[in-house]
Amino acid sequence: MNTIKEIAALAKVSPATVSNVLNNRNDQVSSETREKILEIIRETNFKPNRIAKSLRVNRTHTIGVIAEDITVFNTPSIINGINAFSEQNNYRIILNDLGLNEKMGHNFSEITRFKKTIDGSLAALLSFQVDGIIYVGLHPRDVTGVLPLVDKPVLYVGCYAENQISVNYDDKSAFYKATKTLIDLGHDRIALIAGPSDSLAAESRLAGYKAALENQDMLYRDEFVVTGDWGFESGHKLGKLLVDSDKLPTAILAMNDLMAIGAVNAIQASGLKVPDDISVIGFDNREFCQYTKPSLTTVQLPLYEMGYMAASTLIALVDNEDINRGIELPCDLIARDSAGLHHDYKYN
Amino acid sequence: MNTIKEIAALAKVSPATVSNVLNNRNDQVSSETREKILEIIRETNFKPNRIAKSLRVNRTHTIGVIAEDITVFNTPSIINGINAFSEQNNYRIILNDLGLNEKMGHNFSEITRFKKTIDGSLAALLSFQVDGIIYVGLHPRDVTGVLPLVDKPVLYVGCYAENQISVNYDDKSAFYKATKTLIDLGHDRIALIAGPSDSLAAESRLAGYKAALENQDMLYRDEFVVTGDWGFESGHKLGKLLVDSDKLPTAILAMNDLMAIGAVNAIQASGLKVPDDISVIGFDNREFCQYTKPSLTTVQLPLYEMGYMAASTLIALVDNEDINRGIELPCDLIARDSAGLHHDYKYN
DNA sequence: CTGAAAGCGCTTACAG
DNA sequence: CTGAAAGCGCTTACAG
Repeated sequence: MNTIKEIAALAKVSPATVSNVLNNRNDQVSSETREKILEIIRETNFKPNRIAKSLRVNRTHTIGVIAEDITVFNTPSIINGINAFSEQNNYRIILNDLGLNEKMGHNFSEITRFKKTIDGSLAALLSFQVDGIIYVGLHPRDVTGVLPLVDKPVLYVGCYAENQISVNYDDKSAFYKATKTLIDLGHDRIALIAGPSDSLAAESRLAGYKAALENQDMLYRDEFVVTGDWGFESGHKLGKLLVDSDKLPTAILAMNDLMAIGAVNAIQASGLKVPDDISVIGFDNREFCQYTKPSLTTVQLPLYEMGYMAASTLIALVDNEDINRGIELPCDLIARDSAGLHHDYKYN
Repeated sequence: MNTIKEIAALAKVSPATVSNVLNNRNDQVSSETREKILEIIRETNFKPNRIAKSLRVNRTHTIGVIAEDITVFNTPSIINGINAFSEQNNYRIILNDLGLNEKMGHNFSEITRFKKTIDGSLAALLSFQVDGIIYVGLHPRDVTGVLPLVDKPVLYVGCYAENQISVNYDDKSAFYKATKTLIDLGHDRIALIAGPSDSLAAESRLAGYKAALENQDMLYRDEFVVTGDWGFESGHKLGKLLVDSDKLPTAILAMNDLMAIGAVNAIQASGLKVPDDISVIGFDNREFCQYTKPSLTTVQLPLYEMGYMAASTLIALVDNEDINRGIELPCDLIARDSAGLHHDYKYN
């Protein structure tokens, strides 16, 4: 039994009536015929064809998700959040994975080389009549121009674009929190391993760091801020540099876990201990943070929440409801073993 | 310009002719009218409605993917592979994430509690008229019964079910390879930290271990095989146990990276060195393997390939082509720093 | 409360 | 080579 027509024949009613009970238009059909039809639907295990319905009502209840790279750590949790909202609201996700990380790494300018692929993915999604599109960035940054303008709602998560709606986490307050945590632990020489300054995320995090220092009347010192490239190796190199300098920091804050763990290794290689001699705090709460020695205190990203918020905002947009165009969600600090109280050491 | 009808009107031909050029039925239309129509399509940036086409031809070019948990490490790469095949063959993925890991952890019997949700996900996918379904397991094991029987092609990746088609990696040959690698490095006391024996995967890996020993005329010794629960802590505990025993192993093979890295930590805590005193090899090639000290030699899973193979097999099935019902793909060993030549040490 | 009819945007024999 | 017509499985005013 495959169609409404067949169910209607069995129940000796019209297809319209079957459609009415399927769509819970209870005022349109007597409870008698309603029960009869429901019974037949149960017996025959009939599942209405949503494709046909979609064509008719011009709405597919489908969200197109374009992920820059699903194998990058932040993306699965974001999609998990999108999925949760979708499930609760009877939407489906049509997923397209661009696989950009392997193709271009951190060389984001390369993205123009994939413009044609991306356009193709988008066009395919649109031809499937998705109700809206969520673009999931593999790293917080400006992606203006990667997507052509379309007449369906589009929203960016984990990245942003000029004049576009986006959902992200709040870099500044997260870094404020991390810095404040170190200050509260008694640290007075807090070095920062920053990300490249062309990253707006790095800039916001730096601002959070400065704000926390300032708020505690501590001096911001240029020599305590070094810049890496987000990689493990660069964290290692910069960690060594900080440890070898004449002004040894009491704590190091890194803008991601990879650089943090690189720094931890450098500190340990120099014979110092984490956190006894130097505390370290990372950022991202990558899975490996719990398996390092010591386990890494870090900042947890609200990825699931971002995905959930993205989906709910997109659907609100589809339904022409009012929305907030620039959403920033707060991060939590995860206290583990790499950051502790500052107790004075051999240096002054 | 949104429909074939409108394009037809502009080109002063019938919708049938537009449809013919859209579907490359070149013998059906003169190159003149063909060019004219193509030109108009370009100008108007017309994208045919695939929902309408799907309804008409009773084929959506859509693969339903049910992932037990997209946040578990193996799943994104598998989906990446499914996506790659789909992209090349003009299919789309409708993704449903069950989020089971958080809900049930390793307590797989709990899965029956989610039967209703899973049935719902499947029903929704079917009502969207997917051409076939791929079920992505979060851990290799028997999932017979989680999915009800349906009349669309279904395939299992990263898990298996009775009488069902599945794509997995070859546990036995992978473990044979890992064991053989240690033997070739001169190790003669190779301990094994196994997974629970109710896991078929653990059984196959054990068989590979035994086969490699046997092949080199080495004795299999029960006291060298200990059983963990896949977790970091259990690896730590068992690593300590092995290190504290009177018959110190020269190498430890673990059935996953988490237990391997737990063992490494235990070895180091006891004052021994990896790999100088004891070599360690893991399994899975989790991302953190490159960031541990020493970096972990391990077995790489062919996840992308499994996903690609799953998608291509599923579509072959949809097209009624012959397929292989039980596919096992080989794994590669990734040599890093945790396994080295065995040079005799203080023990005999 | 119920049904006949039109139509969503395509495709596909078929006739010419 | 081209077009008229029917139909995929639904929904929705509308008439009764």
